[in-house]
Amino acid sequence: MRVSTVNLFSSSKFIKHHHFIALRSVSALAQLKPLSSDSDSDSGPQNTTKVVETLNRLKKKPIDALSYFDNLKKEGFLHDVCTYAAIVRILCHFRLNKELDLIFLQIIRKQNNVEFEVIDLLKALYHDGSDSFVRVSNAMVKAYVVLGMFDQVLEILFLTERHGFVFPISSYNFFMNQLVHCGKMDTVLAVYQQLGRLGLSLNVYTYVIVLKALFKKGCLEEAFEVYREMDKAEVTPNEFAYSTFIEGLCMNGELDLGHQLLRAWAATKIPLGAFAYTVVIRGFCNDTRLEEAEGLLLFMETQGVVPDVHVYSALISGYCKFGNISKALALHSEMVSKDIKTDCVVVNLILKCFCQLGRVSEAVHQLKELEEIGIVDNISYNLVVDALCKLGRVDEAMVLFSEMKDNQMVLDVVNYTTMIYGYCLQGKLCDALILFKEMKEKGHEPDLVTYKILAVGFARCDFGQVAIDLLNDMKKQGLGPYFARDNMIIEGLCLGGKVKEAEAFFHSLQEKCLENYSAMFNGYCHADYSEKAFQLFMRISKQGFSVSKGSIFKLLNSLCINGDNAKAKMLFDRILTLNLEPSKIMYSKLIGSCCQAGEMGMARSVFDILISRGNTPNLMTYTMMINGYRKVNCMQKAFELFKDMKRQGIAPDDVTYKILFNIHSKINLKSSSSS
DNA sequence: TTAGGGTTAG
Repeated sequence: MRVSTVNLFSSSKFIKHHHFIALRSVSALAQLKPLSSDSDSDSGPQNTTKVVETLNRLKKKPIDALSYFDNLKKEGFLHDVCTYAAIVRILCHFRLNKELDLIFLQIIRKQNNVEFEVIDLLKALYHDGSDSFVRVSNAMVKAYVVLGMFDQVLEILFLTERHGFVFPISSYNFFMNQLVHCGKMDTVLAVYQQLGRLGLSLNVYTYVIVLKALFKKGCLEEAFEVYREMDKAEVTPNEFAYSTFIEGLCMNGELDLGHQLLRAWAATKIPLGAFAYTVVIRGFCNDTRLEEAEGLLLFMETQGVVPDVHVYSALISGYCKFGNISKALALHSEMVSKDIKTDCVVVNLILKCFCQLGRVSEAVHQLKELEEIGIVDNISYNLVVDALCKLGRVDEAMVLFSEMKDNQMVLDVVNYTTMIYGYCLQGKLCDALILFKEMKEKGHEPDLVTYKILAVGFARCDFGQVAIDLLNDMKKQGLGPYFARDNMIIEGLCLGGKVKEAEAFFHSLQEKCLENYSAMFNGYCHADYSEKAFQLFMRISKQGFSVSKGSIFKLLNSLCINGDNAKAKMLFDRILTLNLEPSKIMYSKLIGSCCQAGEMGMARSVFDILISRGNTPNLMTYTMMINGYRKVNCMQKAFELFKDMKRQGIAPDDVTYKILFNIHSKINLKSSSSS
C-alpha cells in the first residue's frame, strides 16, 4: 500500500515513552501499596472498602452514587483505583456517558490528587465483561482526544503486552473515528498499519473509517487499495462502505465517477441507502447541475430507495443557493406530501433564501407561520433578525428578538451578537451595550465575534477608548488564546480607523509573538496604511514569517493604486521568496500598474515570472502589456506579444484592436515621414 | 465504535 504514514514505532521518542510508561505504571502501583496497607490512615483500606461498599449499595441510584463520590472528594477523601472503578461501573451500566467522560478527564488531568494511571483503572475493569469495557475504553479515548493527547492513546492501545490484555477492535475503530473528526488522517493510517501486528481481525467499521481518512486526504489510489484489502480479508462491504466510497469520489472532484458507480451498483442490486444518493445529489447541486440532481431523486425512487429529509434538504439547498425560491418551495411541498417530516434545517434554508433575495418581509411572515406550527429555532429567528438588521430595520429586528423571549426560547450568544451588530451598524452604541450587559447577566459569555463587533462599532464612532476598555475586559475574561485576544484588539481598532490606538496597544504588549505582528500588519492593510504595512511586512517576512494572503493582496493592491510600483515589485518578489504562489489577480494588478506607469522592464519581469510558473497570460494581461509597450514606443515588442497572444489561441477584443490600430498608425506615420 | 443539511464579523 502506497500510503505515506507516520510510522508509530520507528521513532526513538516512542521507545523512550515505552520505558517511561512501564516505569510510571510500576511507580503508580508502588504508590498504591502503602495506601492499602496503612489501615489507620483516613484514606486507608477500611475507608476505601467502605466507600466501595457504599457505592455498590447505591448502584441502582447512579445520581446519588455520583454525588456521594463527589462529596467525598470535596471533603478531601483521596479516591483510589478501587473507588473510581466502582463509580465507573455504575455510570457505565446506566450509560451516563457525559459523566463518564468527566471522570476520565479528571483522572487524566490528575485532578483531585489522583495517584494512579488511567491504565490501572482499565486493568481493574477489564474482567467486567466486554460490553462495559468497550464503553470504558471509549470514554478514555474520548477524554484523551478532547485534550489533544493522541500519543498517549497510541501508547495505551498499542503497548498491550504491558497490560496483559488486548483491546477489542472496536476500541481502535472508535479511536480512529475520533482522529478522523480531528483531522488527524495520518495517525489513522498509522494505526491501520499497526493493527495487523496485533493479530486482530479488522471489521467493516475499520475499513470504512480508513476509507474515510484516505478520501479526506485526497488519496484515491490508496482508497482503492484498501477496498481491495477489505475484499482480500473477506470482509463484506455494507451500505456504509459503498456510500463512503461514492462520497469519497464526489468530494475529490470525481463526481461523475461517483455517479456512475452509484448507478452501476444500483443495477447489480447492491444495497445502497438514501445517503449514497444524497452525496451525489449534493455534488450535482454544488456543480450547478440541478436537473441531474433532480433526475437522481426520481431514479432512487424507481430503485425502491425512499428519499429522506436529507435528500430533499440537499436539493432545496441547491435551488436556494441559486435563488430559485419557487422551486425550493415546490420541493418542500413535495417532500411534505410524501409524509417526510420537515425540520428546522430545511425551513431555515428557505428563510435564508428569502432574506438573500431581499424578500425579508416575506421571511418575517413565513417565520410567524412556522412559529405557529412549531418548526422554528434560534437559527430561524437569527436569520431573519440578521437580515432586518443589515437593512437597518433594527426596530423590527428587536420586535422579533423580544418575541423569542416571549416564546420562552433560550437566546444564545449568536442571537445576542446579531442584535448587537444591528445596533452597532446604526451607531446605537448604548442599545448595543445594554444588550451586551444583559447577555452577560443571563450567563451567556460573549465570544470573540461579539467583542470584535463591539470594538469595531465603538472605534468607528470615535469611542476608541471605550473599545479598548471593552477589549481589555475581554482580555481579563481569558477569552481565547492570549494572542487571539490581543489581535482582536489590534485589528478591531484598525478596522474602526483607530490606527494610532492600535499601535499604542501593539507597542504596549510586553512580549510580542508573530501573530501579533501579523495582526498589526492586517490592521495596517485594513486601514490602508500601505507604507507602514509594507515596512512591517518586509521586516517580519525576513524571518520567514508570513501573513494571510488576503492582507498581502490588499497591500499589493494599494501600493499599485498609489503607483508605488517599486515597492509593489519588492513585495511581489518577497512573496515568491516565501514560496507563496501569487494569485492570478496579483500578477495582473502589478503588471497593470507597471504598464500604466510605463515601467515596462518591471512589467516584463513579472510577466515572464507568470509564464515561467506555468501560467498562460489572459487577454487582459496581454492587452495591458501591448498597450504598455505602445506607450513607451516599443512597437516591435508590442507586435511580438500580439503574435504570441494569437499563438496561444487568445482572440483579441475591440480594446486590443484599438491599441493595435493606434500602433499601426504610428508606425505608418513614422515610415511615411521618413520616406 | 461508522454518514449527511441551516445562524453572528471582516
